[in-house]
Amino acid sequence: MAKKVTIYDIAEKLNIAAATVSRALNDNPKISDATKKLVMETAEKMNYRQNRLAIALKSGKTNNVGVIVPRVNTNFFGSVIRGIEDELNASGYQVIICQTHNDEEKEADNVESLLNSQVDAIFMSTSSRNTDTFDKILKKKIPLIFFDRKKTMDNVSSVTIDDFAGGYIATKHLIDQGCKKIAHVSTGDLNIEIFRERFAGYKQALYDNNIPYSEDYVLTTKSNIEDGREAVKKLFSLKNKPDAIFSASDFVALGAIKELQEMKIKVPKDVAIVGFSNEPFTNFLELSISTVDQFPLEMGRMTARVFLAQTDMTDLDKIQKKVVIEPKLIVRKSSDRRS
Amino acid sequence: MAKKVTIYDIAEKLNIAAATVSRALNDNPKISDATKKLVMETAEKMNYRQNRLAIALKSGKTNNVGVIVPRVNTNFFGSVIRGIEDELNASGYQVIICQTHNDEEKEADNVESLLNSQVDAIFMSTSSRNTDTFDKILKKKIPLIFFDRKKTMDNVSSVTIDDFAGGYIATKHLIDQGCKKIAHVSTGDLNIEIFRERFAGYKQALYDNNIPYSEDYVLTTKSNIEDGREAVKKLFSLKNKPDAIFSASDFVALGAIKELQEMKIKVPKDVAIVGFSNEPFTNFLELSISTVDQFPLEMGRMTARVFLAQTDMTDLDKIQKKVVIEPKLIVRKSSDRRS
DNA sequence: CTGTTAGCGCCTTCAA
DNA sequence: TTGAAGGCGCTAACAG
Repeated sequence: MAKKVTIYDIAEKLNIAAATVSRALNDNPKISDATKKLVMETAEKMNYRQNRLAIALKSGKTNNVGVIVPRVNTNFFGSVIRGIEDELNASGYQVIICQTHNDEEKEADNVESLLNSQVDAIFMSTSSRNTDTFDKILKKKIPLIFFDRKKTMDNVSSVTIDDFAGGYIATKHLIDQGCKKIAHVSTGDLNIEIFRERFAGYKQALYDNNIPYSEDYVLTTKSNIEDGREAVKKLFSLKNKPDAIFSASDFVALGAIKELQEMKIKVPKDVAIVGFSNEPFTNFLELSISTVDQFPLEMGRMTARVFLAQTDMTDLDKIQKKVVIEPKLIVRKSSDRRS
Repeated sequence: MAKKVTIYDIAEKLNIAAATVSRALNDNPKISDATKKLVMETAEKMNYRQNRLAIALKSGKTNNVGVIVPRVNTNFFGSVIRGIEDELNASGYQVIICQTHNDEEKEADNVESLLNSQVDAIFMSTSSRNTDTFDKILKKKIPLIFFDRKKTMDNVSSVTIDDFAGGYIATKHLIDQGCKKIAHVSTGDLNIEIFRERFAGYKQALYDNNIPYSEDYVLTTKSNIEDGREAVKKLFSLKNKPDAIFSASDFVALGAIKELQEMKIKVPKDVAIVGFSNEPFTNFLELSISTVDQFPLEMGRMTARVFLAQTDMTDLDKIQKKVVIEPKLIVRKSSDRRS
């Protein structure tokens, strides 16, 4: 290990006090320009570098923020993280990444570890059902902000899209295309709020348009292509086959389309499809997929901004903020019957 | 801020010395089981949490590793990061993410910031041409490990794929398909080693198979769909039009295919295409794209392992490791003329 | 304007 | 087996 040069080394060399060096380095107004300049130069010359650890220990503020997501290598979470990093980095914060792999225990471990690291805040898209872990964070008075997969809690800010609206506009669009028998394939757990809300939006759209709701048309799967194929197999073994599918996942939508095509069922003529997330690939396909954009970059930036805003406030002003981004329906070939 | 409970609080409550508490907490063998148990319980009860900052300041080891990439929201880098995180997290490290946006200055800033944070190592896929920044890291005796976009330097380990081989097998495959006039579209800067090597592999394959090399067939673009289209426009305005394209980017390959299709040129019959990276979408398309897999998850894991291995060694053993992962050609429809 | 002192939370000698 | 003291690098309060 290279011997670290500290302010004491500089002080010694210059025959002044360490505190003076510290002040000079921090551009304290009470230091003469002469000493300031001298200190700066010597620091440079000696290859001095401030130790953020010491500052953090002293100040109780690390300028680190922990971000917990299921996985980092998906377009959605990657983009959210990018948004967070872009915004926070500009304010001198660094971002520590943790993955849960959708495992509650792993999530708890991550929280524990981040708290030990004294992060100034934790942003997360949770995979947990119980709230014990969140309580731990709040008990430490560390700001907790949910994005996307939130948990409705007091004193906790969140940044999400309006998933209910997302489900609603997707379903409404299918209805407008003339579909009457609309299936819904949800992903993950209906215990997770966002999926429940998309589902609720779907139901509401049916209700508002006098279309009967049928449990047979609702499936729950994982978010991948193979499960999309399976879902279609199940749905099309029903006596009363659907004429549209609203999927809460673009991957499931893709699998569904592939399976339908193999079954010689025409998309969108016989069955119209809408996915969710606006994954880039949905737009690359010859039969491009209609979907709902969640604005992940924006979501990340917003999450960071909510935190920064909170930080600037006095305790009294620290009210929870529930930021809701309006999702956007993107109509593409898989559901467009006009042409 | 919730008053932090420290080992002193525990010591006070138990009427013992803080040092004893510290030892008990760290399972020091010289502490009686009775006190150990007592301390553990009280710590639990008081909701004590060890402060990693203090430990880091004392020990000079933060257990944080900085990772610098151009962007986090791409499949490739997202997957590398996931690999790194998976592996390091298991060893008690946390990962700090920084993005450069392909900006050298930003990269330098990130390095500076990570060094101030006293990270135990820096992993990066560099966007820089000069090596000043790297020297700073090495001067601090902080392990620096490159992945993917490396810079050949002494005392620096790297984990990459064999980009030369990647270029070679892609080109060789096209030759085997009967192509004689193979264009190469490179992305980014040929100053970046990996692109230069893919290009070199391409040339070598031509040479080994007695196919004349022509500068007209080599273009440099950015890695996106639109530039892929442009590249095709340029290549097909030549008198002597190519019958194959090896692209160093899947996105460029996609753009190329789309443009060719609009020009009524058949892929792969008239023009065979091979991309690079095995982005997920290449496999989703009706006309799936042949490509070269870079095993990003593996790359991330390897990078982490190289670091962990180095850490376990004595100084004398700390030799640089150049890990090279063999890339894999994946033949899909865009270049498969057998069918 | 500058120096002295103390302390952030922990661990690690050195003593007992 | 346990306690006391010092220090990691820095800043802030208190003196001059």
